[in-house]
Amino acid sequence: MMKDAGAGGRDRPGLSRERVLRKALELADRDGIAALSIRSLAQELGTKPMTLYYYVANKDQILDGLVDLVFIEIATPEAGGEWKEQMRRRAHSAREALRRHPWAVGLLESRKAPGPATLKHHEATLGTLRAAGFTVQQTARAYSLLDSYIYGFALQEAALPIAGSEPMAEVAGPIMERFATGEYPHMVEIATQVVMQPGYDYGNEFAYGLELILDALEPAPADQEP
Amino acid sequence: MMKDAGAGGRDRPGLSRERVLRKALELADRDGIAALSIRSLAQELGTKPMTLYYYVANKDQILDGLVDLVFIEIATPEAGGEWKEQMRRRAHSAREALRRHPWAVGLLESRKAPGPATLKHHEATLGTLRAAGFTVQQTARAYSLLDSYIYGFALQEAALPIAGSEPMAEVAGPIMERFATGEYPHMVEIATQVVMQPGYDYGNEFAYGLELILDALEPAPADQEP
DNA sequence: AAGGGTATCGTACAGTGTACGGAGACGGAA
DNA sequence: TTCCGTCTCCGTACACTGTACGATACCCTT
Repeated sequence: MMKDAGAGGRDRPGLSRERVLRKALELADRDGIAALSIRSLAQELGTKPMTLYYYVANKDQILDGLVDLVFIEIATPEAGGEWKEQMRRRAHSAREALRRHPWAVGLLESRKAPGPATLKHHEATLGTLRAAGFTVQQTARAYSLLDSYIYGFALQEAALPIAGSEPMAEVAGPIMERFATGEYPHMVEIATQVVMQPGYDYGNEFAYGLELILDALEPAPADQEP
Repeated sequence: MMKDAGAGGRDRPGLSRERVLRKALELADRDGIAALSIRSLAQELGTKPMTLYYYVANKDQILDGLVDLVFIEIATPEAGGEWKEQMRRRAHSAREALRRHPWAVGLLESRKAPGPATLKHHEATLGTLRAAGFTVQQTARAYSLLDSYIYGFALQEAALPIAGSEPMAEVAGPIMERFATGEYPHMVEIATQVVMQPGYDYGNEFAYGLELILDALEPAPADQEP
């Protein structure tokens, strides 16, 4: 059997691995990664479950593909420009991508097969650092440090129930009741004086840590201990 | 029916929520978090699946409990000592705990109900920073920065297939074949000159970034822009 | 006409979390 | 004693998951 254009699904000018992954991305963003099943994905594509396995070996490959799609969205640094500015751009871009797709952070832990976009992104970043005068060792360390911060921040951001409008306030509220007993004074302090302030957005704190790290990183000599 | 001591399971002097969570931790460490199912957990405890639901509302609560168990393992800083030393201890302790339980990092993203140990740990850390002279704002930022780095590093460590003995080398090898074409020169450079070196252990890089961050953090004045 | 590649799908199976309700053992109250 | 709750444990059943296996239909080449 072969139902090409316009048989089952409405606008389906031929399935493809690309289309499957794109729809998976859309579904993950809309309903969360937990709701992304082969069956729901197939239905959304106007197909039957087993059809997807023609384009994808298994669900793990879909998840791998999702992570790679997210990496596509991250600005690639160039070897030419000011390295700090390049790293800044990359970091902010990465954080924004991971905030658009919070589930991607949790996925990173279990992925073992980096996709082409991921590899290209890493390669470009390493290249920028090397071109700026970092030694191989320094590059590895700087990269590890920057990426750790980016991923870690994204992880914490993802762990906060974001919902739609008010980022905080309704999150801290219910928890607060539990320990109105004064058991956690410092957390209450932070919550009331920082987090629950009207215009507060945790995402803005990202720049603080990033600049602190960038200020401390320098290519040339530095670490004498190899 | 009530089978108390020594009926079905061998050494089972009465089930308890604590025992359930402990066994879940053991199973997650041994077989991975994906293999932790209600059924397998029940069997390991010498019980039947539905019995667990007397001690736990649902599987999500088990996962919450697991995360809290991990936090118990992290050294709690004290408000008295040198704050940098306290934070250093805490950071290393956290990294080690997350390396012992790599699945915990991926779990963090989806947890919304922090357990008592988690809360106590956060409270103690905040208290140490405040006692060292950090303002509320500075405390929030420093905490965010340190935790982001810790979690991010742990995430990257978890993403590397650790296996048993040799941490690297067999990881980079198979991937390397794919791009022996010279498409990713900088990654090859890093891999050959750093990662695949005999005594290399990525975990040691943790201290580098941590010290860099600790050196740049200082309580008193600093940021004039509120 | 025969064969092979491309694409789609039906059926079935083992496994998952858990809702629902029942059953035995215990304590105390009547 | 009888009765009633509470505690602990579990059997059954249901909807859902990923996917192995094989069938089917179409097109293109030989």
